[in-house]
Amino acid sequence: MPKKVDHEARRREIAQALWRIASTRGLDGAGLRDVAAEAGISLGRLQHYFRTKDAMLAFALRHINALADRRIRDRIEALDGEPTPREVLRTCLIGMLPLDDRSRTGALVGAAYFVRAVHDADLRAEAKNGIPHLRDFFTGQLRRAADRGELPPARATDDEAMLLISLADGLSTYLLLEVHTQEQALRLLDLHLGQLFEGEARE
Amino acid sequence: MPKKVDHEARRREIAQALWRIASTRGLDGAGLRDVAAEAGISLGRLQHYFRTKDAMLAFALRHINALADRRIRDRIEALDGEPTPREVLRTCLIGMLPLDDRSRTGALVGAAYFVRAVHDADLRAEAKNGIPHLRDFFTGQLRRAADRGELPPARATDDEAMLLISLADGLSTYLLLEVHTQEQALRLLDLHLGQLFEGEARE
DNA sequence: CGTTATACCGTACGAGTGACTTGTAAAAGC
DNA sequence: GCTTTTACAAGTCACTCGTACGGTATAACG
Repeated sequence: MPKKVDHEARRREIAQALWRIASTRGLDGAGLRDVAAEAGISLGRLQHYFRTKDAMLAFALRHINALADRRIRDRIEALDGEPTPREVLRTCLIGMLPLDDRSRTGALVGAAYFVRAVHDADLRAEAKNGIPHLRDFFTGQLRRAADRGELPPARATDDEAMLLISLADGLSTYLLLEVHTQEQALRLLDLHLGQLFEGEARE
Repeated sequence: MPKKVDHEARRREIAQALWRIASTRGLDGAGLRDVAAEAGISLGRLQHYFRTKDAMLAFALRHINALADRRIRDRIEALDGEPTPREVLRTCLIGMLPLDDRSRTGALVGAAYFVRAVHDADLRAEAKNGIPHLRDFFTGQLRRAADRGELPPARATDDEAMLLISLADGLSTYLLLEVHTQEQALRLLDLHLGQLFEGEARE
């Protein structure tokens, strides 16, 4: 057989080309020829690594989610010393917002997939399967905060966690639409966090 | 000239056909021929009322926004007696969520436009031009609540209003993705409203 | 050596796209 | 009653789409 090729690496390169297009022209504006051209390869080569467009789309979605996950994880681990639960939550939420080029591209691609997911059960399952895990992580941080006396125990609930996640999603939407500036989005996030964590000693 | 035709009415019929397709297959899955077939008319007739696809899309967006606006307005006016600001806000926020067929269709169509708006400056301007007005209405209700002693005056701000709107948007997204059930979404909304309006007599 | 599986490239197909043009019927205005 | 304008239908245009397929070069394996 000819030169040994790292299929996974090739696929990642193609996925990145797809993101570049999807984040500027949308997913439906990303034809196979466009992706191939953006990746600097031939259409035939692209088809060699992804037999169908759906396969390419599915791979690219899973990969970009994994990257976002890793990015946020890194930021949390980069926090100095022993971060408070509130700091961890804030870092995580900010990581979910489209504030720099990478996360903005991720959010744009995510938005493009979102519309497809609404009508596609498989994609919908893929898109939402990480949410419960994220919610549990948030709830855990809230509990930790309650244990440290930084949060009323009655507020360390799954509902409060989902409220935070839902808010981050809404803020992301309005950031992409340029309804909010980055400063506004951060201010709104901190406003909610402030209300959540206020009244520490009550109850 | 032949029979006098109500152009506006024809356009509304076509727009409704577009929504039906966009809410099930997405906006990019709505070709002119599909819309014409769904509306039960010929392609030629559709093109007689909308010279370009963009014109059709723009009309349909403006129209569905107007319908949603009217729907929420009606619900607020249907409240018994003199509703409290909190009741008005809650009614308005619930009206923004995809909880019944009509509002779900509206949200699906809105989501389809959202992806386009991210990449299209004109559409983006159209999509976000109603937000400041909505925010002002919300802020006004918050001020009214503060005057009535139902809300700490420090919380009657534009930021709190935008927080509510952003949250409604996030909840809508997760409702469409079926991450939240309707009950969960309402519970989360009331949770946030509860936190906002609590501690009425302070300050 | 030859065989064979792999890694491509180029091209072509059939279906579908939006925009445009032509054709036709009908009714309002002079 | 003839003209003109409107309301459609049907067909055509050039183009893009995802997919399929034939061909060729390469290098590991027997």
